[in-house]
Amino acid sequence: MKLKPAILQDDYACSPNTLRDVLMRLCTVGLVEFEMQRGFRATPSSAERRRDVARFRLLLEREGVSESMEIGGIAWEAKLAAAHHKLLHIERRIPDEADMGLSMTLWTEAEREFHETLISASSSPLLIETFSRVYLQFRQQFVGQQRDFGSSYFEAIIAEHQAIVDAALARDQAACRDAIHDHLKRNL
Amino acid sequence: MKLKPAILQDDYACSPNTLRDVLMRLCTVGLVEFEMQRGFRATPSSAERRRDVARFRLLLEREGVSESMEIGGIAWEAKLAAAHHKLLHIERRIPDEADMGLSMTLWTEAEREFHETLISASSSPLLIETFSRVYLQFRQQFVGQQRDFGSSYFEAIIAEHQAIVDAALARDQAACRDAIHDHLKRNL
DNA sequence: AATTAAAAGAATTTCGAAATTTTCTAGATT
DNA sequence: AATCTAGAAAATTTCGAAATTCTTTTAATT
Repeated sequence: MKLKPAILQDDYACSPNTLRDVLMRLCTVGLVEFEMQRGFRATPSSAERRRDVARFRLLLEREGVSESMEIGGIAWEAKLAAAHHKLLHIERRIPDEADMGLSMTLWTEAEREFHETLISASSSPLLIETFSRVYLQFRQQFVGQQRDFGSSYFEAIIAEHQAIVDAALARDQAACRDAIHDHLKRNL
Repeated sequence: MKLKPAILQDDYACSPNTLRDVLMRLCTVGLVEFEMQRGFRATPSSAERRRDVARFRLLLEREGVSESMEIGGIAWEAKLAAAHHKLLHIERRIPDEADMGLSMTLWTEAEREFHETLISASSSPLLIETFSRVYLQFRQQFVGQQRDFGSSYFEAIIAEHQAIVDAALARDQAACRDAIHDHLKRNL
C-alpha cells in the first residue's frame, strides 16, 4: 500500500522532508519499502510473505538459542527466567483485563523481550540485530491476523513459552529447537 | 569512524540534506550506522566484527544453497553454470591483467553474482535479501584486508569455487555445505 | 475503439537557511 | 592538577520552497 505524503503530512503536521526522514528510518527496520523516484510503501502482506517471515524467524531464533545455551552463563539464565516470569504474569491476567488494547501492548512488549532474551547470549551481534528486525516484521505481518483471542489461545501460548524456557534452562538443545518450532508452526 | 558532513559536502558538492539522504540509504544496507542526534559513522571494523559477518554469511549461504538444491530447477542450474563460467574466466585472467583495479572490480562483481545465484532458488525472499546485505558488509569488512594477492591466492579461490559449483550441480548437499565452509574458513 | 502524445497535476528530490542539539574549548573553582 | 561550568563552534534536524521526475488525464491520430 502506497504511503501518500500529503495525507501523512496532514496527520503528523510536519514538512515533507521530515516525513521522508522518518520513513527512511522505518526502512532500516524493514517495516517500509523504498524505491528510488517512486517513494515509500508499506511492506505488502500476503500469505507467502507471512510464511517467509515466520520461517526466517524460526531459523534465526533456533540458531541464536542454540548458541546461547552453549555459551550463556548464569546471568543469561537469570535474565531469561525474569523475562519469562514477567511474560507469564501478563499472559495469565489477559482474560481478566478490561482494557484489551493496553494488555495487548504489554503482552507484545513482554513477548518481544522474552524472545530477544532467549538469543541474547549469542556471540553474533549481527544475528541478534537481524532477529530484532525480523521479529518486528513478524509482528507487522501478523497484527490483526489472529482471529480467536479466547482463553484457549493464550493457554496454548503459555504452554509453548513454558516448554521453551524449560528446555532452554535445562540446556536441552534438541527439545528447545522443537519447542520453538511448535511455537511458530501455526504461522508456517 | 565518524563521517564528517563538512568534508563529504565538499567532496560530493551537495547540500547537507542530500548527504543525509544518501547516508540513510547506506544504513538500510548496513554499511553505515546511524544514531539519533549523533549522526552517521562507518560501521567499525574489527577482528570480532569480521568473524561475525563471516559466520553469519556462512549460516545464510548454507541455508540458502541447501534449499536451492532442493527446489531449484534447470533454470537455476543454467544460471549457476553461467555465473561460475564468467567468474572463472575473470579469475584466470587476473594475473595477466595490467590494470589491477579494474580486474578487481570485475572480479568483485562476478563473485557477488556467483554467490547470489547459488542461493537464488531459495523460496525465501527475506533470506535472499538478508544475504545480499550481509555479503555487502562482508566485502566492506574485508576490503584491503587481503595481504597476498599472488597467483597462489587466486588458484585457491578458483578451486574453492569449483568445489562449490560441482557439489551444487551434483545436488550433494553435505559436500556443498562443506565446500562453502572451506571457502569462508580463512575468515572465521 | 485503441493507441499514442501532450499537458496538467501530483509526488519525489534537492536546496539553502534557520532552529535545535551536541561537542569542543577555555576559564574558573575546588 | 583535576573537575566543573559557560561560552563558542560544529553538527544535526527541521523547514518551506524550487526543481525535477513520475503519474494521470485529456485530446488527437491511426
